[in-house]
Amino acid sequence: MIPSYNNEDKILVAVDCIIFGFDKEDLKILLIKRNFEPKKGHWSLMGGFLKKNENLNVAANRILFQLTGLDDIYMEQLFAFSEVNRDPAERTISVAYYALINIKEDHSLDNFPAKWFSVNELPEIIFDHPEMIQRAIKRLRYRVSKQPIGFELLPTKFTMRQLQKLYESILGQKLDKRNFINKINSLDILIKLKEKDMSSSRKGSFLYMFDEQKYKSKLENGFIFKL
Amino acid sequence: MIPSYNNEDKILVAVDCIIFGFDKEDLKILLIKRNFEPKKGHWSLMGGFLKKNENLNVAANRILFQLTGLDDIYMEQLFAFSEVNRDPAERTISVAYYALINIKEDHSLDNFPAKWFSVNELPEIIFDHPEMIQRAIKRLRYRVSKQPIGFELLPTKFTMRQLQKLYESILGQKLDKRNFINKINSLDILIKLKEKDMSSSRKGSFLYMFDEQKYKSKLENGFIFKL
DNA sequence: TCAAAAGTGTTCACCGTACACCCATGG
DNA sequence: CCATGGGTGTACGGTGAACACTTTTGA
Repeated sequence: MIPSYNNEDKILVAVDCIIFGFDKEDLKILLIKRNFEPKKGHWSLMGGFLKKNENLNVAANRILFQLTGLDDIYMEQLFAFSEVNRDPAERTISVAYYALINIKEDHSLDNFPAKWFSVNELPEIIFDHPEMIQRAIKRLRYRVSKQPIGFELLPTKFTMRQLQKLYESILGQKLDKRNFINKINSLDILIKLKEKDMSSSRKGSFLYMFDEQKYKSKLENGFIFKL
Repeated sequence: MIPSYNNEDKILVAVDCIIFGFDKEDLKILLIKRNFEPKKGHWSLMGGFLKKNENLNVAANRILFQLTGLDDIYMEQLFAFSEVNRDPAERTISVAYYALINIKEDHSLDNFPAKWFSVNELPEIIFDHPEMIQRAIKRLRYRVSKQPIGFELLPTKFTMRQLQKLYESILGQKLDKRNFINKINSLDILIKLKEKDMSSSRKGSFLYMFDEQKYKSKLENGFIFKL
């Protein structure tokens, strides 16, 4: 006979996703208008419930896919939120995940009731979702200094200036142009292309790509990413 | 009518605690012999189930208290583990916490089926608990470099050498005596006592205390702990 | 008097930071 | 020809790491 834990409480386990994007100047978050009670019609993170036959990572990816059509996205588990009355409808704990997506290459979100908000101009958001967002930003700030995940938020080809703007918007502070470029170049994990992006200036600025191959082989040789 | 989420799966939510202690030379973890099926009689982290009317922090403290009689302990949520078959008896997700306790001031554990193991000499442990432990050590290493939580693992009065041994055992590497003491002193958050500890040498070594008052007031003035 | 741990400063290399001017181009 | 953003290098101070000898005292 397989033993079981008979007298213990079973609880709803939700997964909520903080989806980050970057658009020219601003770090953004994708929110949806909730289409069910409670709080129907209010802005919310993308969420859903964990099913018996899937783990949290799978659930997070499923929910992200259902609500945006996006797949194969960088995600990381953030934290479990468990205040007893966090959801007024029913006792629910929620494990928050955050994801990084590239807004431009995004299959348009027209079919979804979702909208991008700058992290500096967020609307009112339900439940403890604001706390989740704060924690996600904090984690993201830490993470970008230890891993080259910023590139997840940019198109495949990007300019140094875009990369700098991205880091500035994540870290919430201005960075020195020369120091930033020196640091990035010293990492030696970018490929400088011959192409220029002409959309932002008359001179044009060179495009770069993240060299994942090189990065991985450097990692194997004891390289430590640090920004 | 209060809405609810009728068709969603409800799941058992466990809390498992990685309890760290420090004893002279070694970082240790408290394990118990499980007294129920499955895996009865095997070594396990201290765990229990989340109840409907408590949040995860409360549950973690309750479980720690039930199994050790200890209260008012430093704890931090670590991660949610959710592989579908992680517990063979029944679908369960587990939110891991880690705690720091001072072994010496410990009300003896004689009444509990618990035992301290050096992190370098762990026995076979059930389920995904080894993974939890690895993650806890990693988090602890990070945390001690950003917050003065090492003192949680030491008696109120301790010697510089003890403190250094503690950091060495957490970080898993030897540290230079002079550099370590210089760094600690430059933080200026310890009180040097007139007393000496005579138990470890003929000369005796001065005892110190963590000055929590001073640390907090420094924090308010923008001080950043960094070790 | 000797063994064993405690205590104490300085030097050097490297990294992070501050900082200003010329370039290329489209209008 | 000029306005706009792109691109480039150096100097300085501070921090982290290496390193060896003297002191104390119980046995």
